[in-house]
Amino acid sequence: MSELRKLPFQLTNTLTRRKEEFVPAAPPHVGLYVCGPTVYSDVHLGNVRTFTMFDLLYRWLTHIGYKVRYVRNITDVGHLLGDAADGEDRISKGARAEKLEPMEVVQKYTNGFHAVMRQFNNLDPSIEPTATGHLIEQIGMVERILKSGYAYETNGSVYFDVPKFAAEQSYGELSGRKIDELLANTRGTEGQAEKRNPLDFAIWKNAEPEHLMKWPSPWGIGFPGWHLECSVMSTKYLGRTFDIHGGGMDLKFPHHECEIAQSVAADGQQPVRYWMHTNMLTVNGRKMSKSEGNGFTPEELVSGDHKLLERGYGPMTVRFFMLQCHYASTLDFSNEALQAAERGLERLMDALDRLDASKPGDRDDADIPGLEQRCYDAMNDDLNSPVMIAELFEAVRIVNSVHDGKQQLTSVSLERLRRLMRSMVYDVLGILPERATGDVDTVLDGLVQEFIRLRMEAKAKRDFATSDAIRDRLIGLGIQLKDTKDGTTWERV
RNA sequence: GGUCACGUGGCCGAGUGGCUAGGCAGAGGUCUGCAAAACCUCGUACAGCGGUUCGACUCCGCUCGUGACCUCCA
Repeated sequence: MSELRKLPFQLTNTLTRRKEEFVPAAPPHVGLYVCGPTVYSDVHLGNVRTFTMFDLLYRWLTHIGYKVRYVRNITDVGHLLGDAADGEDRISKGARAEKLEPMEVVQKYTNGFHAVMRQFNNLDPSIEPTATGHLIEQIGMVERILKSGYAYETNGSVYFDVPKFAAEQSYGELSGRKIDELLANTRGTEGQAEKRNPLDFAIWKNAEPEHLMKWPSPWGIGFPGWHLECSVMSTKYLGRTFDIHGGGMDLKFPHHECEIAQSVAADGQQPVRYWMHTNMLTVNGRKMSKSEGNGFTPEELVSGDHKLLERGYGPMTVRFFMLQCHYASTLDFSNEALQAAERGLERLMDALDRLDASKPGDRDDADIPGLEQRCYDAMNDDLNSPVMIAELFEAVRIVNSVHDGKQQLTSVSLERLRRLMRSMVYDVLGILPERATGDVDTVLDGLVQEFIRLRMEAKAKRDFATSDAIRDRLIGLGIQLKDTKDGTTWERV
């Protein structure tokens, strides 16, 4: 679009550990793959953070003119549990516990996941493939890996031969692991007798009779291994080498490392051009995780019904809070921080409303093009939303000064500022106005206006007892009056 | 134990070899009949100890602290 948007977008590639200029393989098209959730339980806030950060990436790439195909999978075959010998995966375990069909478990939590994504205003991906929908392709990939010689079959299971692969190709580059250290450092091999080496991982697993989710394959009845689905689905929809692959930091090893190995073994090429990893959400300095039990669900966050929460917070407050932190930093969750975000967001949204009511002047007291440039620079610099938001608060100050009549902007600048703020807040950050100002009841507005008139009359008679009583009673009903030079406005609080 | 990060003012969080991040909270002021809102001003913060440098919060080393990964997790 404008010349601003042609600025190079810099992205930290976690494969090279450097900030690099992002150049898609086939502009203007961009292929983006993000590891989605395993749908065997409710999503927690850490997941929401990761997906919100990739939503920001998706929105930004789209905003600067790329045509993005955004693929985010649903893992509906559970990854194997730690003890591979029991042959039971997470989905099956969830099904057993709740006495449900496995696909019923999958459907339930997929629905929940979608509801949460909508609640936090994350855009839908272009394709949301499921592992169970790609069994044939997964079997095909296992066959290709076997053919290349980097896998072996034992008792109906197929394992990836990590030491052999590491000896002939490179392994561990993404996560910075060295094969010798890994070999020296592996834990007990109890229950892993089928593997030649503890580092080997299953790409196809033989299913025990009691295992619920299983499919026929050339190696017998079984189910696909942990890491295969992402390799298969990214290849299918984005090609053997695609632009950006993302996920949480905790997936770097072994998941993403294994994906690279699988793709190289099966198809002979590096699958991903830019790797991007988001950092963890912490609570009181500790990683929010399922096993720690310190995670709350989005539902609990909104309702405030959790021992760590003083009260509930709106989804947009939470989204804004997350966006005020760079994706590669850990973000610590606390009531105090959330409340600060809430107030800040309120001020930002107030300014956005106020901008619509601002009257143009005949000179420019503020440099709007400069502000716009800094917003684009910030976002182009590795998606630096915290700095972009800081610029937005500079815009808030300008808007309020103009509103107070202390500064002026011409109609051209006012319009440019309005476009900038709207596109940054609504389109790029994906913030929705939490209170629906658009559909305020006209009857309610009429009533409040009537009270405002009564209060003005009282004030004109210097009957402040009456005027204050009107104001205070309205506050009691959740309606805040604000006196300005141009009259009184109101809003819900 | 191995590998890798991080440690910024009351809180959350950017950033940088020398130039104000920003938000929230707090203090003072302007406006107002009062209040709310808004605007202006204010905190000389970068874990500790050394080193490099004209100059380091920013580079290097060590120490302390915290965390992540090494096993399922975004």
